[in-house]
Amino acid sequence: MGKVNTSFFQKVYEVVYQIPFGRVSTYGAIAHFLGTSRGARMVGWAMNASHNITPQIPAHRVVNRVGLLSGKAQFSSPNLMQQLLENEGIKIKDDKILNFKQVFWDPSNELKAHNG
DNA sequence: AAGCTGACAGCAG
DNA sequence: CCTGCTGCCAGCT
Repeated sequence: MGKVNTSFFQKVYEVVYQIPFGRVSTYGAIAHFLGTSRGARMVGWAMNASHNITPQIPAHRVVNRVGLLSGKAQFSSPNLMQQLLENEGIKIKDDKILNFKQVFWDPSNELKAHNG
């Protein structure tokens, strides 16, 4: 209970919310975009608390640097994350995105001086 | 107040 | 290529 969204958390949610359909980003890429290159863990921590904020953000579009669905266990169902991603045309094998380089969406490259 | 935890990432061996 | 250690910062106990 209490404060569920800090300035940093809100920043993370803003970026994650901008991830387009059929694309994914990484904790490190988001952290780097926010200016905290080593704050990847904080992005993951923000994701952990994302279920407390509205509107619900596409947390399933955030994976680790190798395209592994490291946060799948935190979803309502252990296969929900993969299900959502596959529903967006993303191919997954053994909890890892196959066409990761193709669907990777880097906020530092897409939102550079173009954030509303 | 002090220590532990965590949906990560980079470097060394 | 894989395994292990370290850094990072906010939240929780």
